[in-house]
Amino acid sequence: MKGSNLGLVDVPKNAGPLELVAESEPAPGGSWQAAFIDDGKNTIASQLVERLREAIVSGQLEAGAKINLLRAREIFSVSLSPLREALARLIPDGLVTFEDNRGYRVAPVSVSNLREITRLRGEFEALALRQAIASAPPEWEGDVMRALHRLNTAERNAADPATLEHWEALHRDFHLSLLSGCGMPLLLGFCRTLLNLNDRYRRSFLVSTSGDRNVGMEHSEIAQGAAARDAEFACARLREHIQRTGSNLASHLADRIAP
Amino acid sequence: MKGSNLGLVDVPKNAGPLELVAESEPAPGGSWQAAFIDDGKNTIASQLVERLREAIVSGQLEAGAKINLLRAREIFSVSLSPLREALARLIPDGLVTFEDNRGYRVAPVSVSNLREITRLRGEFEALALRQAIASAPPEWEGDVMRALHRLNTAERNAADPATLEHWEALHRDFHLSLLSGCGMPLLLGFCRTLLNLNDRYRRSFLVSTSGDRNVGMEHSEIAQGAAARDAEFACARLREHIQRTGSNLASHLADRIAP
DNA sequence: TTATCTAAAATAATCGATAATCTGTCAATT
DNA sequence: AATTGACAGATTATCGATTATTTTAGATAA
Repeated sequence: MKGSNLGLVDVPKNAGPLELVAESEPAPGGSWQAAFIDDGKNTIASQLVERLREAIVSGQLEAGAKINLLRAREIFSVSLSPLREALARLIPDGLVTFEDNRGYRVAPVSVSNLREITRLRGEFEALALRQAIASAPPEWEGDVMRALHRLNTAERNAADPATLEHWEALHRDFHLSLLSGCGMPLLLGFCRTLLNLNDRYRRSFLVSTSGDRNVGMEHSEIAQGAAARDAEFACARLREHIQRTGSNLASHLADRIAP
Repeated sequence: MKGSNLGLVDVPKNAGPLELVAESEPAPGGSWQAAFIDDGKNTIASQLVERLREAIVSGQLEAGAKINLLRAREIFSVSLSPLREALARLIPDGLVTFEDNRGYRVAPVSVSNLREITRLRGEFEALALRQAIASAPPEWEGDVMRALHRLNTAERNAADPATLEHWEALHRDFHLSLLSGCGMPLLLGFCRTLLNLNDRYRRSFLVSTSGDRNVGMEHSEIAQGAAARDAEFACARLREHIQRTGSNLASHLADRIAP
């Protein structure tokens, strides 16, 4: 993670270019939501939310680091007001912490935090999936299968960050499509938050691998169970999937944190 | 709910005094958290968060109403920057919504929203309580019993808003003390959010009653089950309690919304 | 050496003013 | 009559500058 920060963070040797994420590059071959070209997000504050979120989830901003407002102001070429507003909006997502008169920091990571995320994902996503299977409209099944297909046919090459980001987006879409039929906006929001937090761990601590072989099959089983409206099967597979990938991630993290 | 807004809201006949919640009155006989005297919250933005939260949860700010920034700026005697920041921080709590270039509004209320809150509270709080019973330290039991006693000995007089607010605070403390032993910060945060949202419905739509007789006994049963480390009993009673009060509230709300 | 105080520097928080965007009104046109 | 377009007023979003707080560094005393 060293040397990967954006330069706005308080590390003694603040070396490296202050360049930030691809500014005007439309991500070739990507249905990926563009960085900040008009996407309904017109204001600087809203664009900043997305840029900061990506910077944190991708690991560019080191966990636990203090965010120096003046430097961030320079780097992003914005004023303090939208910057502070954007940071405030990231608190609910669990990506930023705040303390009066002491400013904002990137939320820290820990094994126990990851464990809780895994545990809650299992509970919440199973709850949402069960509800979706019970009450989602017919077209939901097709949405799930489409998301699955897109995910399965996407390339994931550890050497090419663009494919990793693309895969992450599709993976997130898949999981959310599974839950989106539940008709419970609050629950969906909680799941989205947890998914965000989980992705952050994966992207920060699992960059070296190209993904294990199991996930593809697991996704397929979950999706087919959902499409067949088999709640027991689908939820059981989903819980296993979350539990297994979470444990895998936790062991990687433990190695990193205590080397 | 008419005539109870703070005057910063876009209702045609903006009558009534613009006075806001007791500004320098320490709430006699109250261990209630003071409005915004130093409580660790030193900054204007943080004080505003609390003031706005109270104004929304208490129903002073009408659900769904647009928040006019300039008027709010006048009323609270602050500048736009901390005001916007405070509003942004309330989005995660589900009390405020936001749309680019269209500003902030008080989050709307609906029967379906209340139903979801009730459902999720049942799931989440039972999960947290089960975990607390399994892993909380011994002093947790005492904390719960103390919170119960405080709640049971508090007066709740429909004619006196101060007693209502005090009771609400103790009620919230009781439920949170039950869950606080779970050792899962994220889950606790979700529960706190849901409790906030639920309180808003109760305070807005149940002001006329002095509380039903059942709740006292229900609270006692839950607390005693928790202190005895009987997970099955305590969780079952907690779910029933949440379900019953939620349904009760939903019927009141339905009457109000569709008169 | 350690601790405590103070001044200076760094940083966070806030403000007042300006720019950008939206909303409602009314006339002109079809 | 309904639709469109342009203007004016209202509101939101942003900026640069100022104020308040915290942190750092240095000096002094125990």
